[in-house]
Amino acid sequence: MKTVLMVAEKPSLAQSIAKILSQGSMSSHKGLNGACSVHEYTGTFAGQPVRFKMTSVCGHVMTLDFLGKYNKWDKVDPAELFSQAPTEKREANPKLNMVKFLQVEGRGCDYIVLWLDCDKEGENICFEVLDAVLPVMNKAHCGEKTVFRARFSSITDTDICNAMARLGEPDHNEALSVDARQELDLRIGCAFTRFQTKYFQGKYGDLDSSLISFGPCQTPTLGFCVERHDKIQSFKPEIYWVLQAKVNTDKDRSLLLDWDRVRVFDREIAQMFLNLTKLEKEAQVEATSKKEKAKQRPLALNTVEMLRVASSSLGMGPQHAMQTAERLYTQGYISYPRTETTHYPENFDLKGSLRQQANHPYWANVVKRLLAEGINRPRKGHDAGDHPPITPMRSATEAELDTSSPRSATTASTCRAPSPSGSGPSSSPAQGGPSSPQCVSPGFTEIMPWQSVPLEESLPTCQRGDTFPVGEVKVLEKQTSPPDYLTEAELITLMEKHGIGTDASIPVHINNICQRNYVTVESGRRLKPTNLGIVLVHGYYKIDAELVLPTIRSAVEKQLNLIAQGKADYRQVLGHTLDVFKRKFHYFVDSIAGMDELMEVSFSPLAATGKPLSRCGKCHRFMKYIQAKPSRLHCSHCDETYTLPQNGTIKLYKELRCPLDDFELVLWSSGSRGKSYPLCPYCYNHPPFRDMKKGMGCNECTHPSCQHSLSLLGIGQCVECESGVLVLDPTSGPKWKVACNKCNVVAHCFENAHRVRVSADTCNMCEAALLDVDFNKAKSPLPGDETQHVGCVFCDPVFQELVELKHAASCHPMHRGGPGRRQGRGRGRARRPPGKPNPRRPKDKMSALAAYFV
DNA sequence: GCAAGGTC
Repeated sequence: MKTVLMVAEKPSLAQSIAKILSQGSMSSHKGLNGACSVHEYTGTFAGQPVRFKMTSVCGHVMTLDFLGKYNKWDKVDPAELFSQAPTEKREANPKLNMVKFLQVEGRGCDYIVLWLDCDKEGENICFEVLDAVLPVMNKAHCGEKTVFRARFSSITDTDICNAMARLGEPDHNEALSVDARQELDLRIGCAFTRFQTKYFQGKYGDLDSSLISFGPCQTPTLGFCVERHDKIQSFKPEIYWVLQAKVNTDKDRSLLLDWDRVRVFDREIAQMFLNLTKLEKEAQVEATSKKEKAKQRPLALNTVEMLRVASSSLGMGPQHAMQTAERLYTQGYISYPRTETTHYPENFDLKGSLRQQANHPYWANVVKRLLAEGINRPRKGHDAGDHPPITPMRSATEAELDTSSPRSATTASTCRAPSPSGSGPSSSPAQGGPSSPQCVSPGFTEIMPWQSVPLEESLPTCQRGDTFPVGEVKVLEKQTSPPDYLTEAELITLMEKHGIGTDASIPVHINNICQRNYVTVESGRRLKPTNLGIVLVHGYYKIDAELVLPTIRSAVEKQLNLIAQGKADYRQVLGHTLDVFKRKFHYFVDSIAGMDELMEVSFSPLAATGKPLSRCGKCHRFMKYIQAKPSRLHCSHCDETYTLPQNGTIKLYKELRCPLDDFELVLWSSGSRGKSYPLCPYCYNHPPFRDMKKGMGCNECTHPSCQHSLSLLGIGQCVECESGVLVLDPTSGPKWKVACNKCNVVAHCFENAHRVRVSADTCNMCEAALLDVDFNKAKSPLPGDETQHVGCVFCDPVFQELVELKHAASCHPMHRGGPGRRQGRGRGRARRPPGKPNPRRPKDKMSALAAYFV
């Protein structure tokens, strides 16, 4: 029997499509990467009985990147990234082993049906899948067609079955347009980012961002925030005047009347109107009218709207909202949270979804009534052909959900319930006329009370000709007020409107401009640009406004669409657009002084920032420690900058010096519970030995005789990771630590020992270096009256009590127990298949060192 | 250390 391989874009879709096509009779198993499943069933294809294998990828299989040295910032001029730098397609997520997985599943298959999402990205993934799978599939006989594309517009039985009955071919042009997009984004983004970062970080010490990035999506996103900031800054309040009259409607009740001119900006005119009305004793009703206010029930929820509501109503950032939604999805509370669709398919089981909520403590009554009285069809929304709108799948109470996200879940259910869209008459909540300011029908606001129409002050019954005595008439002087900073919800709307990012990437772009310290999130989730953000955007405006305008994306996309439609040649469009941006880049580089002038106003030069910390080995003057990101040392005399490890604290290390270059050592520490090691600022940036790399501290230094080096403080191979060595932290006493110089393993040992040294001798059993430990007489935990002991941290029975190797201990031979006992009990350790020996048997110190530098 | 786009 022949086999048909079918591939969807994500595991959830593979499952639902297989379920539909197999009519529920499929057998499923997990694939080798643990993320994707394979669903198998039999059926007919092209008139013959076949076995179907339905599986999926996880989004893109491949990603684009530069080759070799073009990834090294200091080896290549960013300008070269526009044309010379070669690119390659690499596996997007090596951990998923997607190519291998596809090949295992595709080997020996006769046909392939591509069920990737029906958009340009999906079309591109089709070819990524084909590249992986075609070489291992059976060869077609005499020109028989073996590659098919299923095109579907929704995940419903009819649509999926129709797609299967009318298979087409993948569209190469659409895929090419994505290839072009990837290459443009990569080359342009990286060139500008590297140039800006290097230029400004080399000049200023307080930018406080480790990356001055640029991108066709993130930069316009920042642009929106700064545009609002500029409006606020340039706002000039205007004084205006309002005529206000009060009439007495009853003995002790009065009514404020609104002025039909609303306001005037001329004081004398206001005064004139005041004079005209001031003498009137009575006000007469000229006409009455009655208006009903209605609020339309919401559309079914898609991702972007969910993000907006999460930000504006729940105060959750888009990234956090997506994470929460994904968790609710995997826990079965809501349907797939990534969708552009706001329209329920005709055959969607609205009542079934509603029934799930029939016992919910908050809205059970409303739901039961709807079920009994019948529901309205939801409003007609947009069907993007991806997934149904985000819908609650089962009832959830706050208590049931993770305590960290009770509100999100509650509202997820509330907002997304089909009940609101199905309930109430078409003009749901209504406001009565003057005499009856009541809500005629709450409609959907019954379960979304925060959406309800606010009730206005009650008005007295009146009709034309009625008169009321005038209480008071006056002119109020007021001022126009500036707009506020952009809310996240407003920003999402702007991005969507200008086609910046997609539902999935909008949260990423917003997150980016926060993390790069271009904007901060203020109360009410308003985005306030930082000085850095403002200067960048103003600089782009000055040099080349197109770099920050929202049209930068749409203009390129227009070109790309020509490729997709087959109206333009891929190479030509790519070449032309790259050329345009290459020119822009060169102009930007030539004009960078324009942006720099703005930088100078807000930031301080390297030489004027930071505080003196350690001495330069060249001029023996103090270098300044710049704490702002990226933290580094700067010698203003030599005009040199030395980068330091990030995310930790830096201190002077007892004024000790590196024997190689005379630089004073500094001590990096990740915190009291973490690890610390000394490093030489010069060696850290310019590795002294061939077997060392940039970014290595003394705990990785192979200097044969320096007292701080790995050679002297190393004990033996790390018990957790492949390549690391456990090194004594000489500064850690009296709570001594031994830490791996590669991974995060830290062993706490010999508490209160007043001295711990690494001995030149090694252990007879495991060949690790022995430790020589000295205790004070009063505090010694050693047997008898001993205060000193030399032994192996792994094997010595006396030390066993004094060393807390934690999870590290479980895989050392001394602590592992007999054969057959389960291994790797520690946190995070995968169980090894039986019979396969532990590959990480600790080696003796010298061979550990040798292995380390291979 | 870069982009943006998929998705886990």
